[in-house]
Amino acid sequence: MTKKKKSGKTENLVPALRGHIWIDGSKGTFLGYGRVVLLERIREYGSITKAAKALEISYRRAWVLIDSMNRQVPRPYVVTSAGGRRGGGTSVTPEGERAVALFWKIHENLQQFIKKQDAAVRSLYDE
Amino acid sequence: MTKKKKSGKTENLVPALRGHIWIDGSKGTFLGYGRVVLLERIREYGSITKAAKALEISYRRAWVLIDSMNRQVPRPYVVTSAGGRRGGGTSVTPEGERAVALFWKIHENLQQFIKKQDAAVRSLYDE
DNA sequence: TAGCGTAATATACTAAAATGAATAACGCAA
DNA sequence: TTGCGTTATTCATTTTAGTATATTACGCTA
Repeated sequence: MTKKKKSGKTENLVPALRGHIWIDGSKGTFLGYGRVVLLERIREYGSITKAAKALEISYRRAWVLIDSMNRQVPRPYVVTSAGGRRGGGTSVTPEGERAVALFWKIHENLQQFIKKQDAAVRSLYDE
Repeated sequence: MTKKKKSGKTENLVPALRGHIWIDGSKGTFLGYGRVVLLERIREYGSITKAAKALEISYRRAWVLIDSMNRQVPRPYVVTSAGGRRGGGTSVTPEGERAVALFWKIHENLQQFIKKQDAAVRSLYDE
């Protein structure tokens, strides 16, 4: 994802410090990078089926991710409907959008954090 | 307002922000929480076999973790010997110790980071 | 030389996670 | 009423990570 060429900004040096963040609920993780990207695809396509295809994961996988998320959150992050004019669909709720926005914000902060700490890591490996 | 609880120290509130860090090399991850704990057990016991038992992982798993680490690092983090008075053994090199110390330092910083960011997460879920 | 406790390695098995395919329910429209 | 595209759900299969077990090499000691 952070794969840059020769521009000089985000070099892909190795070794490199990496990091992840996610949010745990009482029944396990309910929000992380994968789910957030999935939410954005659902927003884009209005459909779990199409979002799953775009991300090259199975419908079932997408559904499980969404279900485990929706069931741990006070108010659902996506709402679904089956049947109707276009067969049904799925949309992201305002609560979901807030969560997505917050996740990206923290994610961004984490990248800053890692960038800082990475200096110490790199100093381990060059003289 | 933030939720108030009855005990005082490390509350296990949910939802809770979590995070991990690790170091990637050209052939994948070579240092993370698991390997660092393993290094510490090797230091403690002087043996991969015993360290693996203490961590309740298979010898093979421990060996693979160590090997993938050692082979991506300029100078090995552990050195092994087979045969001899006590059958052989494994010890952590100064380079390994430095890496362990640095990892824990960054890990600690990450905990501080998460603690700060977690406030924003929590505010998503209480009124 | 035989015995020991270890590292190193190969192979077969196990368990968990994800996939793929099939099916039913849904609700609108023609 | 039939067709359509979606969600929801089940089940068999595949993939993958890890375990369990066995074997060999090693080097010291008795």
